[in-house]
Amino acid sequence: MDTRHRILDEALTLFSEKGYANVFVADIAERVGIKAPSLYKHYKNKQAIFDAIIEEMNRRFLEQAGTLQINGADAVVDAEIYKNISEEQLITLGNDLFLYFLHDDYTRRFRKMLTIEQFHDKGLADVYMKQYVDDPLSYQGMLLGLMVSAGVLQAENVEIMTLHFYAPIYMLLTICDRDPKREAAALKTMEAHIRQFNRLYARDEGLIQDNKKRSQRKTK
Amino acid sequence: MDTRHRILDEALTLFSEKGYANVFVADIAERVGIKAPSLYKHYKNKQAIFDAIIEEMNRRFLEQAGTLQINGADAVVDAEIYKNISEEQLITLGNDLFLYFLHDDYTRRFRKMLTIEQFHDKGLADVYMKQYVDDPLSYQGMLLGLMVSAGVLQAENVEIMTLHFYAPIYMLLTICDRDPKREAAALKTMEAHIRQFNRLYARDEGLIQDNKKRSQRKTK
DNA sequence: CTTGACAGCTAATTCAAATTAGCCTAAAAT
DNA sequence: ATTTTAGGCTAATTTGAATTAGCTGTCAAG
Repeated sequence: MDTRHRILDEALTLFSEKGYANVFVADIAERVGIKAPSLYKHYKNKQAIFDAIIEEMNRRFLEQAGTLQINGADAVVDAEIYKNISEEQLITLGNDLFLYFLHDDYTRRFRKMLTIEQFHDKGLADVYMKQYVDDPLSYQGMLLGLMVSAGVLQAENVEIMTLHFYAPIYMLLTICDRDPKREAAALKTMEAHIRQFNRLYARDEGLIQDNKKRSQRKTK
Repeated sequence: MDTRHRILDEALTLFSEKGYANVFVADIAERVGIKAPSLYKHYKNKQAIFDAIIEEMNRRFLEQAGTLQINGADAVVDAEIYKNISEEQLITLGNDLFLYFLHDDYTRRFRKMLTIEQFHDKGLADVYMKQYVDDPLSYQGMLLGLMVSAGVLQAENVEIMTLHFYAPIYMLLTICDRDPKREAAALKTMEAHIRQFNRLYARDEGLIQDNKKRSQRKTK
């Protein structure tokens, strides 16, 4: 990794731990192994380093959206996969999502930085919301919708069902970001959450029919 | 309100919007209607203002704990109230909790400030976790536990049931903190969430018995 | 009525951190 | 072989916000 990128990397680490204003350019430089003035050979000023991080973040998010998120082609593929999903697979889905968000190094530092800096700049709050609230809800809403269509899950209100699936994951994530010691407990809770979600929404074969009729009457 | 308190009040507002480091003592002074140096007649320095806010926050939290939170006496009272709770009352419980957190002016600004400043100081992260994660989960866990005992709710794992109840509320709260325009939508979602929670966990009379037996077999 | 504490002000002062100036070396390009 | 450029350094300089000095008016207590 060249110096230019190492600066971004170390700056991101520091910003995510202490926030932009509490990080000195000398701190960043020291971590990179150079002196502060040398940073200015690579970036116009401190703000430019921050901006470059945001740009890089947007680039990665877009790239990720291309592979992970909704698009015509994937929807068809995903539909096949999730139509006949088992409880274990649902747990895997949740776990993978959780662990990706939690452990991917960039993702994690970006998220922590956004959490700290989001109130300075309305734009950052928007990025945060899109990335950690709206996009996951929309993507998982689509998957759960497919499972409902396939008769795997009950025909309850899908928006709320998705909230019931994702909100606990989101909450566990914010817990772990603040206190990594709680990670092991969070993982156990995650699994119990998904099992219970599955029990609630996908009950026994015998009940599915029954519940479907009842909830069709009730919802809307 | 005397100047000393108005300083705290305006400082809290500013810190909650922009974070400690991005607020100048001159900003605080201006809002109070005095000049920066005059602040020093009331507080030793900027940090002392921040500390006084935290102290005030802790005082209020303790006070609130005394009235709202678990204690032997209340548990008995609450048990009576929640034993025969209806869906509408459950919605009211959720709504009240949500609206209190959302609209109480101190609570809201404290929460936003903690969100921004929590990574500077491990102590603040702890306060945040206690106030917005652990205490609500513990209190609501108790209430839901009572409802399970009373046969109002199914005998599912109460810890997870509580997560299913509170995590969506927590998530909607963080949405509204970041973008108040989404408040109306969040309130609707809140209500739909609780109705669906109720449908899931407290099904029809006829089913309660049935599900109870089944889940006793399943859970641990 | 005068004294002193209180709470405000303007005008310094301080200080830390960002940034610029200007020099040096190595290696890439011509 | 020389010139240029990239990227590093040390030693200023600038900047901007926090804080201190020291003056002033008001009002309550003695």
